[in-house]
This record gives sequence, structure tokens and C-alpha cells, in this order.
Amino acid sequence: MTVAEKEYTISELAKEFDITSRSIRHYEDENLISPERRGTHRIYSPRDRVRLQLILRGKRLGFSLAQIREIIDLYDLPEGKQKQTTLLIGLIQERRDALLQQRKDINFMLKELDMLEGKLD
Amino acid sequence: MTVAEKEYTISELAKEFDITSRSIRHYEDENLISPERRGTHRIYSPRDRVRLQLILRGKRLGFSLAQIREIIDLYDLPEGKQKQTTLLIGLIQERRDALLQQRKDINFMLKELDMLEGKLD
DNA sequence: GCGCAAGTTTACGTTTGCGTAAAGGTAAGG
DNA sequence: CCTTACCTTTACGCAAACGTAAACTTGCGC
Repeated sequence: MTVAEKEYTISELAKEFDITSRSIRHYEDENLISPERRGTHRIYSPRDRVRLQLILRGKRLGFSLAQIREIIDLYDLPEGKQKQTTLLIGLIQERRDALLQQRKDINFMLKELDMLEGKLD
Repeated sequence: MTVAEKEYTISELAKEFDITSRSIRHYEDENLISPERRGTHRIYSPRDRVRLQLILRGKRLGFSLAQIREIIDLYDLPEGKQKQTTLLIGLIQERRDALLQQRKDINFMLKELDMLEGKLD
């Protein structure tokens, strides 16, 4: 039998990730997450929680919610079925290029910060 | 004698960095850059050009213009004079922490992209 | 000295990402 | 049942980062 899956309320997740419930609902409005409903209340699964983490990671990197949705959608491929592989590979490569550029930018800035600190003798 | 410094018009820089003149003027409104004026026209020096590059780098990393201004201001320290070193070191450390977190996020996402691509066999 | 591209200011418009009431529904404890 | 804490939807508000249009001025190029 399957192990009982953990469940979360909206305010639990909000507190855990230090954001507001409003934000989480907003992400749902933007179709970035869609928790189960028990009556009117939202119930979040561990899988939903992971999605939220992905969203916040994207935010920290400066992606828009629309971009984040594109990225997240990559995770929801129908497992075996590859639904336009060439198109997907293109998308993935785009993401990768952006991230590599960001990493370059970060390394550059880190170096600059080192230099600046050096000037503060 | 000093070598003649290169000069740029607003539209030259706009074209070079693939942004609009409007954006550049906006950065000026927000005190991120302040080119020389020759009459009413703006004249950009190589130093201004570097500042613009810093701005765009910050943007690619998702920083707000206000944050970018803070970062840029670090470059304009009165050379020898250290004006509240402890405070500055704190600021620099904050920036560094944020960048290191971002680099972690990036590395995480890159790994995920690799895995996703693996599933597309 | 005229034309025309490129510059200027001023100001209102737009999108994104929530904040912040307002007005109420729901569930568990006493 | 009643309070209390937490949840819900609806909707208007707002700051950031420009877009865009209007209405001018400037300065080559001929």
C-alpha cells in the first residue's frame, strides 16, 4: 500500500517559505500550481510543495511568472511520450543558455566585489 | 597628453546593447547614470558605457534598478577615503551572499535540465 | 538656409506581481 | 451553539520599469 502522503495548508507553506498566502494564491491564478480542493479549502501535496520551491527558485533568478510556468511545464512531460522532442530540446537549450549567461554575470560580479573589498584596506 | 576619449550618442549605445533610448533615459531619471550634456544632447563616455553594462548585468540577474544603484554606488567610493568601512563590508557581504545563492539555484536548475533532457531519449 | 533624421521633455498608458481591504464561509474546541 | 482562527472570493490599489505618443529643438548634409 502507498504510504500516506503528507499534506499542507496554504498558511503552512506560506510560513515555511516566508511568503504570503496571497502570493501562493496568485501563483495559482497564474496556473503555476493547482492544489487539491477539499470543499473550498486548498490542500497541498508534497508534489505541490516541490512546485512551489521551483517557483521561488525561478523568482530568485529573476524570471517572470510566465517564464517560470514555461520552465515548470517542462517537468510535466507525459513520461514516455515525447511530444515534440525537437521543440522541447530547443526550449531546454534556451533555458540553459540563459542560465549559463547568468552564471557568467554572477562570477563577474563576485570578482568585482572581491576587488572592491580589496580597496577597503 | 591624454588620449582623446571615445564618445557615444544615446542611440549608439541603445543599438549596441539592444535596448531603447527610452530605457537609457529612464536609468538616468533613476540616477543610475549621468552623461555629460553638450547643449541639450547627451554625450556618453567610455566610463558611462561601463556603467550601462553594469546596469544590464544587474538586470539579467533580476535585480531592481534600486538594488543596481546600490551596487553601482559601491564603485564610486572616494578612492582612498574609506567612508564607513564596516557598513560597506556588510553591504558587500550581502551582495555576495545573494549571488552565491543565485549560483546555487542556477546549478540546481542546470542539473534538472540535464535530467529532463535525459528523459527525452 | 532647408530638410530630415535624431535628439529633447512631458506626460499618460501598460504590464507584472502582488498588497490590502471587504465580506463572508468553515472547522475545531469549549 | 458560539467563539476564534483560518480559510475563501472579489476587487480595487500600487510601485516598478519602461512603452508610446505629442510636440518641440538641433545639427549635419547638400
